[in-house]
Amino acid sequence: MATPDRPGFALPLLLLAGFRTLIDDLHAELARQGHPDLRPVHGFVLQAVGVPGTTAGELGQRLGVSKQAAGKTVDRLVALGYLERADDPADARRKLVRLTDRGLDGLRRSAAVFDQLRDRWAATLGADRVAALEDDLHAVAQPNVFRLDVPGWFGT
Amino acid sequence: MATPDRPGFALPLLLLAGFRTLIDDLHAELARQGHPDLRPVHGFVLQAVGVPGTTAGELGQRLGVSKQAAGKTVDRLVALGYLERADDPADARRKLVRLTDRGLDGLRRSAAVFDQLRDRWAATLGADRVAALEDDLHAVAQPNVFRLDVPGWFGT
DNA sequence: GTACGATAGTCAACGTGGTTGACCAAATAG
DNA sequence: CTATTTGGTCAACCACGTTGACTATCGTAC
Repeated sequence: MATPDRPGFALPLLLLAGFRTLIDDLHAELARQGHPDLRPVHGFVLQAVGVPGTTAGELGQRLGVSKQAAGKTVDRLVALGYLERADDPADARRKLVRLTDRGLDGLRRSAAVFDQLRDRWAATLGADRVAALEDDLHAVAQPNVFRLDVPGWFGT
Repeated sequence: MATPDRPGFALPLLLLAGFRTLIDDLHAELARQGHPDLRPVHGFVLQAVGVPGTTAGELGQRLGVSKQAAGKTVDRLVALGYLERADDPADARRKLVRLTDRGLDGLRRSAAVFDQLRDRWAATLGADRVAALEDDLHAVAQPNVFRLDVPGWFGT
């Protein structure tokens, strides 16, 4: 039950603050490691592209945005040198989107930093509570938000 | 410790998914209750303006954005009928920003819906785990994100 | 083998939310 | 009274999203 000293709007605020804390820490660290131009969304995009690569349309589905929005995001990351486009030999309509070496480096460093940050939280809260937090969120979050149900997030 | 099956980037993803789940549910319900044009940020802005009102500069500080950005957001909410500007009789430079009746209604309904959503989470997870989740996030989230330390969020 | 519908991508116009820099008017400190 | 600080606005710009229209290609059905 929501008590007066725990109004319901504290919950979204805390979730957002927790998210932003991680993201801010991540990008501070990435900037230190040679990726100062990586912006908050970019990490998720690199993750969603993944090592095997994808297409703009597929990427849009994974991110839960339109193919046009995904295409524009790819444009920016291509300009920054993190992604590259290639033709699909099997289907002339499709344009493959792949990580460049720099993109792969950014993705790997993001993953490593996130792991470190998770460890830092575990050091503060205890590993069991971080795991419980993840379990709880997984139980209540809608799977179609950020398409957690679409393959590509937790795979390769 | 971050194990292979619990990569660190699952944590921000789940936090974001949890946040978006709440926000999406909130706005679906608000649209049903006569506020279809309220957008995700607006609830936080109304909350940050609060019943006593504030100024654009103060609002920017509370939201952690520039005064210009806060001013533009106020413009939009004035156009939608949720906020109104007034002159400060004590200081001709300051322009007070206040909730209109419609704004107050939106704020109250947002708070009520958030309370209901928190109860729904409590029904799924158990009230103690929701409270633990809030406690944990409060312990690790940086207070200057969304200026949780600035008065106006959890007061009137 | 050709015609047609579904699919992949792009272009254009627009809205929203943010930034920085310049500027003005009013308050305040010396 | 002058100089500085403060509150607000304007302008230009960028990131990220939307919808609608359009082109090119693929696959199928006749």
